[in-house]
Amino acid sequence: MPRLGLTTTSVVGQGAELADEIGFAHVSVTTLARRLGIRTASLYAHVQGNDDLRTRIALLALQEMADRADREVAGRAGVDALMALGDVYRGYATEHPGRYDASRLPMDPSTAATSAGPRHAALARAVLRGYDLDEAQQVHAVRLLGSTFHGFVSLELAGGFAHSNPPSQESWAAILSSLDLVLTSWSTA
Amino acid sequence: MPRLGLTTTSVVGQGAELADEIGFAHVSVTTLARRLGIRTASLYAHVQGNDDLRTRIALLALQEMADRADREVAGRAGVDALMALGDVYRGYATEHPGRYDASRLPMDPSTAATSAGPRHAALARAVLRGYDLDEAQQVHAVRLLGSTFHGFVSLELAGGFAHSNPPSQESWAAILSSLDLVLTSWSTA
DNA sequence: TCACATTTCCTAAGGAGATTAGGCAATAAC
DNA sequence: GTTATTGCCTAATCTCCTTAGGAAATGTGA
Repeated sequence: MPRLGLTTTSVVGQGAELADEIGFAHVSVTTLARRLGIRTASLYAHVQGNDDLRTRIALLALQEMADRADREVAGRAGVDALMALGDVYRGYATEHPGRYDASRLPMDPSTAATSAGPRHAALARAVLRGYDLDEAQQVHAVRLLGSTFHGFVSLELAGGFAHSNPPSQESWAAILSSLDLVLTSWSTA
Repeated sequence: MPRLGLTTTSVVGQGAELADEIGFAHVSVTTLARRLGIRTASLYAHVQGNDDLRTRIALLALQEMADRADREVAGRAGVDALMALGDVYRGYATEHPGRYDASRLPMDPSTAATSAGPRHAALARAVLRGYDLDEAQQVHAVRLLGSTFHGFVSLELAGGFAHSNPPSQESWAAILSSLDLVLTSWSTA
């Protein structure tokens, strides 16, 4: 019996690919083992179980998104940075729908604290540096960005805008412009 | 053995209550049967199975939200109607977190078409009547409302804003005002 | 009131997924 | 080349989902 040389990293990576192919909801130790051509029990050498596997995929997705956002937001400011950040989330969700779903998995606080979650919050605050907001408004603005980005992307991913005109890209552009308008008006208020 | 006189309606209603108590993710024929004090197999006389049960809970939640929104939006216009609609979704999610989660369950198109989903779209368009938008902008605006409401509510429900100051209520008020500002600016553009 | 049809909930059984325990063979170390 | 490690295996248990068929409670007609 030939060995595949699996590691926790490679197993989680294959799990992420599987999520993009069949949907995160259908990812489990059984479906992943089937895809890898090994027995379900063999996976327990690399992950602690079903929950551990799914949590690790979620952590991977959060990290990949944060990495991408770091690259895209760097060197941009104001509305350019805002659009870049939004496009990262939307683009990642389009390219990796299963991974994006995974990233929304609720985690216990200790796990969430060690995830890339705080990096995302920092990214949002970095974008807001281009707008002149005081401390109190900044928290609201971070929440506004999170709500709007996540709301649009998850509705689009769930097919809420499918098969209806105009294409969702136009709505996305309109929404990004609206966010810019709101943030600009807050700074002058 | 005493009979409980269960019906499909009562079973689904109890399922919705159970969802609010233990989370929609944990609702199944087994957990519901345990709560009702009957055997799992007995539920199959009232629902077709696990998926059918969960779908029916989702349909119930969509309908309850639409009913509530109808009542609250009636007789209001402009920013009052906008806030009323938003508060319906947020309030329903707070009171019935399990049901709200259920309402986000992806359904096949034929089921979705017979759900209260279209009523929600009509409600959003009704609110937008208070703003002077042309046809093309109206679609974008419907999507903006859906994205923002759902995005904020689901982040709040997932605990994204928990334990951080200022309280999420303040952010919610700020976001509703921002929506009003955006819609007003679109109508004058 | 009584026979009978219907309905409600039951027991029994099979199948699939999650998990643990322990074995054997392929790799790595010396 | 012998030995230790480790990767993947089989086997077994538990829980959940689902179907099939039975028994008792309810409703219906005389």
